Amino acid sequence: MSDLLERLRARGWRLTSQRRVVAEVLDGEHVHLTADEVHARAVAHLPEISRATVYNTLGELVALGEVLEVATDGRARRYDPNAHRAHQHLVCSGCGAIRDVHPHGDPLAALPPAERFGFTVSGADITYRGLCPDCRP
Amino acid sequence: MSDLLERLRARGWRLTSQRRVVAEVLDGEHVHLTADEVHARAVAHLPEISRATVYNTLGELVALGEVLEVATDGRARRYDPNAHRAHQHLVCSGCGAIRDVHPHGDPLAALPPAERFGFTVSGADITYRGLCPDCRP
DNA sequence: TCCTAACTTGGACTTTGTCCAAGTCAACAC
DNA sequence: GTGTTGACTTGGACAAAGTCCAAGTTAGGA
Repeated sequence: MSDLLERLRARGWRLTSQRRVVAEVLDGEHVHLTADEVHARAVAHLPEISRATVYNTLGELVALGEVLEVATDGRARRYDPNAHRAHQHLVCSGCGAIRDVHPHGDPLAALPPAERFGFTVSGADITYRGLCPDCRP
Repeated sequence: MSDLLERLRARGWRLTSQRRVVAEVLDGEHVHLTADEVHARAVAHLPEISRATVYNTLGELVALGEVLEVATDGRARRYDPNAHRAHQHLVCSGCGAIRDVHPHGDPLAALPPAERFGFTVSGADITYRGLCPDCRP
């Protein structure tokens, strides 16, 4: 993730300790954290970091395309640091666990022009749903 | 949508005026409303209906499979009355407009067993993203 | 070392959704 | 038709997630 810090610096970012810590948290565990979870982990390294800064920084990382926002459940947004390899998500309906998955083929190919209603379609987010081994009855 | 009221009655629902109004709102315009939008429209027909009842009723309709919950943006959940024909959604990144679309093929087929991590995968929600004709530059 | 625009802070505020005790009423039995 | 009762509704308090802002701090160039 030092790459990330490099890229951010190259884009004219001021590298504050707060931004560094947020980047480290996202890099550290490759999971899908909510903003509050990022904040809780960031506080462990930098106790005075504020919620507002975490929200700001996450928003900026998303705008730069360095982090993806995932909305799988209509509750808190989750942040996915794996922005540089195309992937989709598999979510357990029982416990909410999320895995990155890589379906084959191009999902856009399944949407015929007649079903595009004049939109310029640029991407597709797929959420596969099911039960993980631990939640299966 | 009188079918819907029939089905609900058959399931032992008490048909209150509040539930009737919520059902009518969902039936009336085939769009994807938030709970507050449903409430606003319901109030026009039944001024004293409460937010809590709208939330309760929407939740019940979802649990019964009569209405789908759509989470396209990590903000308010939207409610889709078109639950009886499988479909996906196309969302405008500019204005947030949502259309129902019908891609061909089975999205689950694109997810090989090796990418399922032991999950019992039961479905896939696809959100196609792009710009609608009005928002295209 | 200084300066300044960019960044951070904490707290107030908004939006979205949940919960609950008290009151109301649809549907059944008669 | 009337009475009864448990299911339903209400309003308001509460919680969770996110935004906004004025005031204070600081990274990095001059």
